Amino acid sequence: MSTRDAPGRDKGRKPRLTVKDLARDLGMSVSTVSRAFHPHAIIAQQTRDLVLARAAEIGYRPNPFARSLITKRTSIVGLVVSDITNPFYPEVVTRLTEDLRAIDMNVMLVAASASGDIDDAVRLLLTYQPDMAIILASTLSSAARRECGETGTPVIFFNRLSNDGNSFGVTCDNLIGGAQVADFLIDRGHRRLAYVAARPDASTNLERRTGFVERAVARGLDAPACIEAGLFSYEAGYAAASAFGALGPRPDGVFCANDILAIGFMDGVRRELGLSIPEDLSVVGFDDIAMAAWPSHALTTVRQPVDAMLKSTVEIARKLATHATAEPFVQRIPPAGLVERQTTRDRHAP
Amino acid sequence: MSTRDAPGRDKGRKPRLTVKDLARDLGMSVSTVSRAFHPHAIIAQQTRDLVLARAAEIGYRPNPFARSLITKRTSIVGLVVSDITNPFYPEVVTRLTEDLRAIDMNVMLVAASASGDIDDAVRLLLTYQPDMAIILASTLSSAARRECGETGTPVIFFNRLSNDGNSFGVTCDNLIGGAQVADFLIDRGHRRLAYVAARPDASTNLERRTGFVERAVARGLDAPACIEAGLFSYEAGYAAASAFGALGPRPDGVFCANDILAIGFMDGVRRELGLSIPEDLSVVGFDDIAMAAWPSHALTTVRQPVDAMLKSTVEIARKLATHATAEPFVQRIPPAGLVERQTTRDRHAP
DNA sequence: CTGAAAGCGCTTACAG
DNA sequence: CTGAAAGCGCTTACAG
Repeated sequence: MSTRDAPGRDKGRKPRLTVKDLARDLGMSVSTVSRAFHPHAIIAQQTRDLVLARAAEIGYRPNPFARSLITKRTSIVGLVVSDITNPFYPEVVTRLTEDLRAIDMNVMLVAASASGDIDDAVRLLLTYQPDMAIILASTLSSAARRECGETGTPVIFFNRLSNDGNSFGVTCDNLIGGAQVADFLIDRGHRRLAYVAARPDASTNLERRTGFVERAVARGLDAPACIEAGLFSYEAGYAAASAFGALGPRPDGVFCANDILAIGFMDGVRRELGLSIPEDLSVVGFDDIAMAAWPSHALTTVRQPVDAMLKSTVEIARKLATHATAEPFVQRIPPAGLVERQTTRDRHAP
Repeated sequence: MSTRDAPGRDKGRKPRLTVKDLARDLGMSVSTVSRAFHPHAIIAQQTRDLVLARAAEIGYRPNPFARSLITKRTSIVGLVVSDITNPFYPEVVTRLTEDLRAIDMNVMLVAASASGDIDDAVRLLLTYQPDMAIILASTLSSAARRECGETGTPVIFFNRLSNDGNSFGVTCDNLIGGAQVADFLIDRGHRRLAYVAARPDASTNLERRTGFVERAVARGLDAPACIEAGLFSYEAGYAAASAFGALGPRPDGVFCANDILAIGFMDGVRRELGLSIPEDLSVVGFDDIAMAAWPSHALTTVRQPVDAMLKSTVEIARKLATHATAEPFVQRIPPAGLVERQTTRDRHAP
């Protein structure tokens, strides 16, 4: 209705307001105006209020690029995700973004799809001088790691163990998780176990496997058979079903490296082998993504302590943002429990 | 093995190399060095090669912030996603990120989870002065839209119709898609149709509905019943099943606003109502996300022309990046076909 | 084709 | 507590 603003007029970018504009408007110096935007700067409360009020009115906000040129801080945290088709990560990315924004950090996401371009992704990210990088679900090549080291960019691995001493890590205790699955299955009368493995270079995969296998052996079972699916994906799980079908005496309890792999595996087992779950075999996953609870899957699984992991990650980020230097550490958080659904059953004689 | 670099020494951020450093190193002026990094700048080829080679050696890269201070361009495109739990979007985000990087644009992702904070997300984004914003799956409030207008930030709506004349839009032709579903079901003998609606303010939802309903009526059927699920989500679909159960004569053909809604609806129908699909009713979705093809769902659905939509979006972005001004337009691309799977069947008398 | 100089928008010692 | 001035790392007319 209003004819006050004529949208579309003057297509180019309007020149943005600067400190100078605001300073002139208020009859103050740029120094004073600038100080109003810094919580720790020394300035009369009254002056600050005046400046901030007027800034809000005319829509001035400091240019973060000009600011970071001087402060050497960008307030950007780079998020590197390589496996975004695993539903576990969209959830994490969303929540991490929100939580980081709450501590005044802004997320720049680089999504690396193939394993090949993750180095490119990291290099691009470093160009923007993020204050820190958070790596989700992907091992960093030593080259990329070195570049982070050279630029002095702190790195936090989320859900992945870092194998150097220079990065932070926040991860579920996957050894415990694997052992819990073994106990769960054995307590319910399973005697022939198997593990469907994902990325062979992923610490999550390796630790879940080790925890599972060692506990099974410790409790007197044969070492579980291992099927190498190769990836954390539905397709890899589906394909693993054939290899499972070719196994000697059929295992009665299968632990898959994560949920999405388990869901693919179950579809493959049902469709390609014509078997029933849990009648013919039990299947357990890891993560407890939302999908695992859907009646169509009803997957028994180990719940990741996502809340605690996020909290810890954001806490590290906060520390890194304030004190420039901190001693790297790795934090392992126990799983949040094993959720029993319909893909497992008790196999003790009735 | 090597002892050359001592990682961990000197924890703070190392001072980054600047043009000055490189210029001194090469015995040239900063102007010349700077020009070497601009493809269109006038500089001797030999000089350029020299500079770039040396830069690569010592690891110099221009500081994009300092650069954008002058050029007024950031090479950042802001991606606003509100519905990242819909698996359709992670795929799109990944591919968009890659394609945009191929034209030298860098993606800054802001994920808005609740509908409330999308304005905050946009405001934050604008602080970083993106060269443009791409909005996925969410209506922008008029306030946010105005801010984009004020800062002169071009906006591209992906998979959503913009309702002003100032933004670009790339969308599937959802009217055609809806009509195709009606034809498909009617051709296979369905006589009582229903539509499960999602967000009432989403153009995708509205157009799919209109296309579906109008075609059904045009072909002589009663107007399809509409169930308001309210959101594009599994949970909304699941909940809609109860409303469906309360419907008068039970519809035999149901079109859900998208795949994830359809999958939730089917789980609800099976579990809460004890009905079978496709025996008791047929269900059709929209999107053709990867999950729709899984045997556990085997959903008949309309395939979005994602390739064409991405191509078109990136082309717009490319134009915006080069010519500052362009006349906004909306592009509608026909669906990429209806994929028949196991959730529909022919209901003509045998 | 190259260099000296001004300036992008901000912050921060340094005086007052 | 406030202001004038220098400078962050770059680009780009302007001379030569």
